[in-house]
Amino acid sequence: MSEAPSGNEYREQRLANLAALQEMGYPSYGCAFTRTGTLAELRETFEEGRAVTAAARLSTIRDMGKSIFADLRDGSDRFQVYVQKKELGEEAFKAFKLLDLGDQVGVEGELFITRTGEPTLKVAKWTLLSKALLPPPEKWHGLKDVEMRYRQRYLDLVGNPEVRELFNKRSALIREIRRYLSERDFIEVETPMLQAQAGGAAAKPFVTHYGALGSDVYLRIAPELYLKRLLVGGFDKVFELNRNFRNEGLDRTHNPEFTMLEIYEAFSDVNGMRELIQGMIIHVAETVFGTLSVGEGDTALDLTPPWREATYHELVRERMGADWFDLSLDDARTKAEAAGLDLDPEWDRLLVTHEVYEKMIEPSLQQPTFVTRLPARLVPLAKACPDDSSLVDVFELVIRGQEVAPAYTEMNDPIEQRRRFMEQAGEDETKIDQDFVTALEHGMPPAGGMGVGIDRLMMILSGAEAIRDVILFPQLKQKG
RNA sequence: GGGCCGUUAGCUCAGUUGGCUAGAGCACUUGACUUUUAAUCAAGGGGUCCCGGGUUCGACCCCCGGACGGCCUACCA
Repeated sequence: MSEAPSGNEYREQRLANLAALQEMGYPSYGCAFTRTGTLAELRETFEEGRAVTAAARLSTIRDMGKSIFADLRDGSDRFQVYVQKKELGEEAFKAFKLLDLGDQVGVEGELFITRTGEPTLKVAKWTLLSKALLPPPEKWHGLKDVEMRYRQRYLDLVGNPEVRELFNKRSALIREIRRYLSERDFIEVETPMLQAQAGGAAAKPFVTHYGALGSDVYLRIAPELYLKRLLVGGFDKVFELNRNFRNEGLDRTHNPEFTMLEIYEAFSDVNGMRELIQGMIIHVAETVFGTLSVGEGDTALDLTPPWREATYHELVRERMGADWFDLSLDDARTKAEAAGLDLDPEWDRLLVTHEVYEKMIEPSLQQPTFVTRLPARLVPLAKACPDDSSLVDVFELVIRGQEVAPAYTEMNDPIEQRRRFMEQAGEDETKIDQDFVTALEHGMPPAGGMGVGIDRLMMILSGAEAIRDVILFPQLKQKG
């Protein structure tokens, strides 16, 4: 959007109006202006005859010759102002007519109620705070063009109040999460985003170069390994709420940078995490969205506790038959393919089962479900179940078919952790974060840990269909 | 990465089996109007029909290539 907007008739006209205003002694870009309050506050505290000031953007103008009605709009509300020639005088009235839709103005005057019952500010004095050289989006339909909504989000916010409302809620959601955690004595910490090794998850990282050290560094894909170092250091209830970066596909539920909440609590475990996440989601649903139900009809979501809990094996058997885990690889493969799955010939028994889970089970879990006891090989940073070393003591919270929060009883045995890393790295020791293993060797307390995808949580609670609708500036291809 | 669809005025959208000067509403300009609220009434201006090439007497429309976007799919601890 860098092309010069010259030749635009609207811009030319507005520049002419600006020049005319300047000639009449009106500065075109004002400075600080003291408001009685936002437009919403003005409406809430309305009192006929009260003298007030207000500042906002002009959103509609109804010019009736010797008097003008106009609507101001800010992020909070809309409020009508009334401008009369005999009240303002010839000069100021004439100058007011040089204002355009989208201009930021400051006004001063008394409140009154019009014949039709509309609370209104009668303007005694006005000042231009900022001249808009380009016109706002269409006043009735708003801005629809999806690409422009994302690329020029400010226009989306100006033209579509419901979009602003959604992002107000996102801000409130993040605030309530922080409140919820700090009330429970968790402290918020910041750990490196530039890492020598991108650990804590399996995803392609973004690589960048650090000139001063002459070495490549990675943007983090997860903060996990640093937060666990803090457990070793004696911080026993920590969380980090910030961006992760993953160099992978872009679709309805993936953005390369996304907001992740990670929480670790020493001397707790996966059960502690379950209590915490259920309480936290209910808290934000109630305080921010005012309800525990989202949407209507077949896809309606009910967050009323307790939430369903089912083991990975139970869910797979439920879907594929009670004998699924007794089948040979070939029989399982045949059955899965018959169910419509496309399987990689390299996959072993466990991966075939996992494909069934990811493609056929997870997407079908609409209501909140804690899926527990996952195969150990899939989760190298979690501790084994006490009664079965092939399974790990974890859950994945799935809502509306999306994984919202994985939680573990964290692995704190350095010898076992090193063995699992080796298994995953295929003996390539350079891929292993040795300092992290060293930290474990200094003794990490038993702990529960959890990650929560904030964008996805926001999608679920707001009913948004696309992650781009809950991220202010989502990633798009560059034009050109 | 693959498939399908879309891109027309500043914005929201019509439209043409390939044919005269490409339309509407909002917005803009001019005029009227001192209680309107999507103000109203009258007149007017405004277009690289996404870009490039091709077919044709003639292309916004058909064909080929490209850009960007959307949906699906693939990838994805």
